Amino acid sequence: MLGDKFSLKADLIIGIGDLSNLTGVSARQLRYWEEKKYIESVTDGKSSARKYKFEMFYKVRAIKLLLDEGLTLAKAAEQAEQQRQKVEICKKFVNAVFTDVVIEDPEKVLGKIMMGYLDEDQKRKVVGIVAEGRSYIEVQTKK
DNA sequence: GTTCTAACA
DNA sequence: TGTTAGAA
Repeated sequence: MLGDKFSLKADLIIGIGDLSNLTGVSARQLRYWEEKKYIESVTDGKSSARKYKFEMFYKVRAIKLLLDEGLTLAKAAEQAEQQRQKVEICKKFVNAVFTDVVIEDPEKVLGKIMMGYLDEDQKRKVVGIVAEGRSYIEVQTKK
């Protein structure tokens, strides 16, 4: 079984038993969900035992949460996949647009996000402000 | 000991 | 879906 502590590496591979224990979803269900193409496992070719990328943990957990809310498996799986894609789009956006993140209040985890300039002469800077209770985008104009 | 598939009270 | 069975 998976140890009590483990590093959250993106390339972490876990077995069906671990995924089941981690999510509370039975191995039987995991196999069925895969058969229905709701989730997928990686096959190492050597054994027939299923292996899962750690990202699959998030998806299985998302499906289970939606299932517990009363959605059907099909609906839960569909929503979970859409959530995953939305997060994926946000990641792309953050990586592409966020030039730098400045920490202004370590205690409350507040700061500002540098998002580049509006024009070539760099007179209008776009900054994302993350303040207490409110966050917004601001254009700072330099003379 | 774990996971596999297939089948079934 | 859970739980068996026998095999890997």
